[in-house]
Amino acid sequence: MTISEENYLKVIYHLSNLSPKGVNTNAIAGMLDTKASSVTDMLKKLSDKELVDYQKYQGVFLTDKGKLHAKMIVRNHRLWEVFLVEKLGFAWDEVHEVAEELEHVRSEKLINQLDKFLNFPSFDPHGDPIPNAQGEIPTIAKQLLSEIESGQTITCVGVKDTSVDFLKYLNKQQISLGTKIKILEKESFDGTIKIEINNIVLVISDKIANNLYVK
Amino acid sequence: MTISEENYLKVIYHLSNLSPKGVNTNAIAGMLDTKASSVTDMLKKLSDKELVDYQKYQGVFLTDKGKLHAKMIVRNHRLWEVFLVEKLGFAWDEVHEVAEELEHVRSEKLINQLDKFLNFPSFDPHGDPIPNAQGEIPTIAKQLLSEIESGQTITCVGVKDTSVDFLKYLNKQQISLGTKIKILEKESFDGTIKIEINNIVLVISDKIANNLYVK
DNA sequence: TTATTTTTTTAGACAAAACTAAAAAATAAA
DNA sequence: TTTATTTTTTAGTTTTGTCTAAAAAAATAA
Repeated sequence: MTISEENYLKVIYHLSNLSPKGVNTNAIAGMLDTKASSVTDMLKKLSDKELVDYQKYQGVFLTDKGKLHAKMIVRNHRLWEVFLVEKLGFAWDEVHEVAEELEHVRSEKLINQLDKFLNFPSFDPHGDPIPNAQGEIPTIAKQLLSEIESGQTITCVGVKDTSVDFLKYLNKQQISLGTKIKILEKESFDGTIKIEINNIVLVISDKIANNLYVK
Repeated sequence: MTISEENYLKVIYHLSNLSPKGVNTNAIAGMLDTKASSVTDMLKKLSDKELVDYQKYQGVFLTDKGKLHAKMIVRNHRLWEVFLVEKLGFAWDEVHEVAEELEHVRSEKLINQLDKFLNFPSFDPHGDPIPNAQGEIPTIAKQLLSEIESGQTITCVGVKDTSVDFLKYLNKQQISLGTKIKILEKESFDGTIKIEINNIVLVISDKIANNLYVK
């Protein structure tokens, strides 16, 4: 299994979680910053290895084997992210790129010992669940901040958008995992929400509210 | 810089420490388990990038730039080995293969934070020196066990041969870094040496004595 | 339903890093 | 010093993953 093949599996895995239909060639190309023709080539290869079910023009599905492999890469990625933040003092907006490389280091013992060293964490620094060694994924009841009624006080448990720009915005507003947020007022006209954090009142846009998971 | 290029630099670095002359094509091919013709191709590429001085049939030398890069890869490799042993509970005969992959993860911050996390170690689990962020290499006065006179008591500080077989042999004899060894008797005929470790007397061959560093 | 646009696939090409086989240079032996 | 051997290089392929350009299929619009 090459790094390139692993990256395709991972992207197909993430995209197939968004919709139950087959994953489009173009969508994969967009995520991997490559051309549709390259994707077609790779889908044939992954299909030969029985990692995906692929029929031309019909989109692609992961097989059980492909899905398990994809989950193991996600597991590696998220465990390394925890390591970088908890042990090496990285900020949550600095870990993704490095974890993209670390996730491809092939050693069962390495990843399982790392898991143990980190005390078997269930969630990564962005609140995303970490598959265990069997590929089982912990669940958590969470909602988007935009779905919460005003008057309630909730806790930030994750981010939907994990881009550096969004994470840096949250840093600036002192919002991180565990931050308590009180919903003061929702403006129905444009979806902005007035909230209170650590006795500071601020107004956030609908875009922000649609990318913050709370509980 | 590709992983393949880095592996060539590393091998040239190690081989050029063995002799001051240019490194042979065949020697590189042997270390990388590849063919001489492949090595010639790569030397041209590394030469174009000014990482090595190469004139055909004359062997190859690292440039200052190439040498610094090689040292950084060795630094990565040895720091990861320390991490695997100290933090993840790997044995010293289990770390090499995994470190071969980890050494190529590209992030200055990662490696410098790892260095700090490990308390800036000077030597790896086999007693080899770890270059610092500037490429400076700590030195230690050490001799091969075969060079020590009988009657002396010394301490094991490193291994010359880091193969799994040799390390497992040492495990069996309860020899590790820090082990105190008393030289009881040297047999000049075949080079075997009678030693005492933790009140246990054993005889080791000249091959063993020529691969153990002591102080 | 036919025409147009978008998506996907095919065909052919390229760069990286390896290979094999043969030629050339360097080294060792007679 | 000539011959033989070893080492190194060259020339030409192969594989992997990518690309462009063109063809085919599917989706959308008229």
